[in-house]
Amino acid sequence: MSDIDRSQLADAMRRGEVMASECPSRQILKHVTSQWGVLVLVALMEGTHRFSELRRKIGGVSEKMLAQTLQQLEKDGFVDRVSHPVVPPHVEYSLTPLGKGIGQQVAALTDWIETNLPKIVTARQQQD
Amino acid sequence: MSDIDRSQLADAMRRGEVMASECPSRQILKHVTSQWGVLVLVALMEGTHRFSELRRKIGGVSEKMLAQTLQQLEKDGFVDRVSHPVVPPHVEYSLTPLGKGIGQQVAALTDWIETNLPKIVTARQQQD
DNA sequence: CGCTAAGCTAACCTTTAGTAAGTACACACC
DNA sequence: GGTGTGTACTTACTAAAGGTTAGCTTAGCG
Repeated sequence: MSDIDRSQLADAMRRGEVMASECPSRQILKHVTSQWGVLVLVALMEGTHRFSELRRKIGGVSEKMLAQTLQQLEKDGFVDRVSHPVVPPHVEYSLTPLGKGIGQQVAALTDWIETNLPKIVTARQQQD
Repeated sequence: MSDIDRSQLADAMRRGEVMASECPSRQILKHVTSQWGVLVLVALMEGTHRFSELRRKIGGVSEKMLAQTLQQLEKDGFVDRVSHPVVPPHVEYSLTPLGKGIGQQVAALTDWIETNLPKIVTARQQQD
């Protein structure tokens, strides 16, 4: 690894630089802005949910993708998973303090889209 | 105008519901939170850019994906494209008022990630 | 005794993203 | 004057991601 590469990496550790492809923030961004990552975060902002509760709440998500997304967010330290070893299984998901922080941001995004949807739909139709 | 058209329009006039898979807000969310959509929006928050300027600014993006992303954001009414018919080609991209609105939201997200990166990296390592 | 429900995982297939190359034309260099 | 560079794309091919279906285990219900 060259000196230049090393200093770039060091920069990335201080404050992230999303425009740099090698910055770890890119992966985080990819996880939280994934199609289902956003919706999981928004759903969990309302409190603890079970797996099947999330599945019902988030329209259109498959079990595979929900499981995958939750595992990713757990690895990144945004989601806390508590499993009660009973049959049938009982697992609860909630946001960590870090998860609540980023959850606020994505909730603000989805909220903006929801409130401005009429304008967007209008603007889209005028493109035709 | 048919009854169906009228009811669709009425739906669009209300407020979006991202948790519903059939809501148009889902597609918008998918476009703006796409891997490159986020970064294009953030980059354009700093002002008008040419195609190649965006390509250089956004590390790791291919020409194909940049073109595709810009076309999508243009269709959604977030990006304004101005082409000067000269050789070599000169095309300028900027945000519409609507684009600036959503740009603020995604910029807040990326900013949060950038400032909290150290915490996230630490939390991630403690998972091992 | 079958049916449902829970929270996953594995196999498979399809859609999307990434990679490499091609396009047209002007300008600069040697 | 041939070679190389820059501009904004598009097209063909390949690799990766996402989606669909089925399966697992075992308690509780009718």
